[in-house]
Amino acid sequence: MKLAAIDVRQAASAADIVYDALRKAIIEGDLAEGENLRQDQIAQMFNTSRIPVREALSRLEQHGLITTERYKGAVVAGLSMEEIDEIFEFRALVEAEVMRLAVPNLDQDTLAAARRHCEEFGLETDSARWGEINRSFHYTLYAASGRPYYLQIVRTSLDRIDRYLRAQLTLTNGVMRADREHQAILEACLDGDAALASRLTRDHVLDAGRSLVVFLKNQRS
Amino acid sequence: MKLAAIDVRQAASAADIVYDALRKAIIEGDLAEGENLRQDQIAQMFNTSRIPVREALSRLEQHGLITTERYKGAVVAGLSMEEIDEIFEFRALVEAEVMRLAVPNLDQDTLAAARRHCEEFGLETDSARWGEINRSFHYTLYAASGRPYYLQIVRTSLDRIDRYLRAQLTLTNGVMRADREHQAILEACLDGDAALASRLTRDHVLDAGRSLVVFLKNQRS
DNA sequence: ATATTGTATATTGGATCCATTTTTTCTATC
DNA sequence: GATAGAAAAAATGGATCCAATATACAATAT
Repeated sequence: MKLAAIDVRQAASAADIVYDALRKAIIEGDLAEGENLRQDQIAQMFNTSRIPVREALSRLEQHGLITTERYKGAVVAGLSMEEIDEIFEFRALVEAEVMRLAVPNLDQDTLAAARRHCEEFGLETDSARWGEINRSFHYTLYAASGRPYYLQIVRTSLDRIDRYLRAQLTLTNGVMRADREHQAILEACLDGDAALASRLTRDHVLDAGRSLVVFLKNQRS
Repeated sequence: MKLAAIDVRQAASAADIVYDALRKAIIEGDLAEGENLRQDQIAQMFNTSRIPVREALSRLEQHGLITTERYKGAVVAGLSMEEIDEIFEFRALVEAEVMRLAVPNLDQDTLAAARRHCEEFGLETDSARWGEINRSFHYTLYAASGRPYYLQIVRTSLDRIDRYLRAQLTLTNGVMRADREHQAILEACLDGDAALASRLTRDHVLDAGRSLVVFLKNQRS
C-alpha cells in the first residue's frame, strides 16, 4: 500500500485565530487607537465564545497592543511621542546589530530575494501592502543573522509602531526615501560591507522615526 | 473634609496572581525544566478554576517560559546552548546601551541605593537571594536611563535565563567575580564615565554567559 | 509470548451560566 | 427644564459543564 503522507497538523486553536486576526487588524490600522474591543462582539464575529477571545486579548495586552481594565474592557493602545521615540531608538540599536551579524551569512538566494522585495516595494502603489513588503525586505536579510531571539524582539517592537508608520507612508511621500535607503542597504549587503549595512540600517530606522514624529506632531496638533 | 489618600488599586485578578507565582517559581528554579504543569492541579493549589490558570499559562508561553501542546499540557521550557548564548549576547547589547544612557542621569540617591545593593550582594550568603539582589543592583542603575521599553525587554530576557544563572552562582564561586565586576561598574558610574560603565556592563553579561555555558556543558555531559 | 486492537481514564479547549461592577436610562422632584 | 437617585442594561472575571483527544492498560488474536 502506498499513500501520500498528509500533514495532519494541529488545527490552530480558536484563541490563536482570534489573536492573529486582531493583531493584524491593529498593526494595519483597521482598528483605530482607542477603539473599544468588546468580548461579546468579537466572539460573535468569529463564531466562538468569549473564552478564546479573552485569551487572545490577554496575549495582545502582553505585547502592548491593547490595554484592559476590569469591568471596562479593552481598548487599542495608543503611544505617546516619548514611547514612539524610544521604540525607534531601540529598533535602531537592535536592527543595526542584526544587520551586521547577517551580512557575513548572506548567500545568493537570500540576496536575490531581498532584491525582489526591494523592487516590489518601489513599484507597489497599494499603500496597504507597503508595510508588509517593507517587513519582508528587512526580515529576509535579518534572517541570515541566525538570531531568532533578536528577530522575535524586533517583530514585537515593529508591531507596536507599524500602524503609525503605515499612516505616515501613506499620507506623505516617505516611500521614495525609504526606497532609496533600501537600495543603499542592499548595495552594502552585496558588497559584503557589514559595517556600512549596519550603519545604513540604523540611519534608516532613525530617519523613519524622526519623520514619523514630525508627522504625528502636525497631525495631533 | 480631609481624607488620607487611599490607593484603591484594582485587586489583581486570579490570572495575575497565578501568573506571578508561576513566573517566580520558574525563574527561581523551583519548577524544574521539563516539569509538567497540570491545569487542574495548579487551579487547586490556588483555590480557583482552570480558566485563570489557562490565561496565566498562555502568558507564560508568550514570554517563552513554558511550552504547551494541545491535549498534552504545559511543560517548563528548556533552552539549548545556542539559545542561551543568543540571549546573553542580546542582553549584553541592550544592557550596555541602557547603562550608557543611564550614567548622565544618575543622582546621589540612585548611586547610594546601587551601592547598598552592591554591598548587600557581596555579603549575602543565601544563594536564593543573589538573583534578586543582582537584579536590584542593575535595575537601580538602568532605571536612570529613562527607557522603560528597554527595561521591559531586559526583564523578559533575564527571566528566560535567570534560573540557570542562579544554579551556576550557587554551585560555583561565580559570586566573587560578579561582586568585583559590580564594584567596577559602580566605580565607573560614580566617575560619570558612561563609556566605561557601558563596556564593563557588556563584559559583565558576556562573562556570565561564558561561565554559564561552561558550567552547563559540564553538567549536561 | 508478542503484537495489535479496543476501552477507560486523564487532560485540554471551548460553551454556557453566574456574580460583580460599570454605565446608561428612566423617573420623580425641585 | 434640569438634576439627583434608582432601576435596568451591559460588560467583565470566574465557575461549572461538555466535547475532543491523548495516554495507559487490558483483552485478544496470531
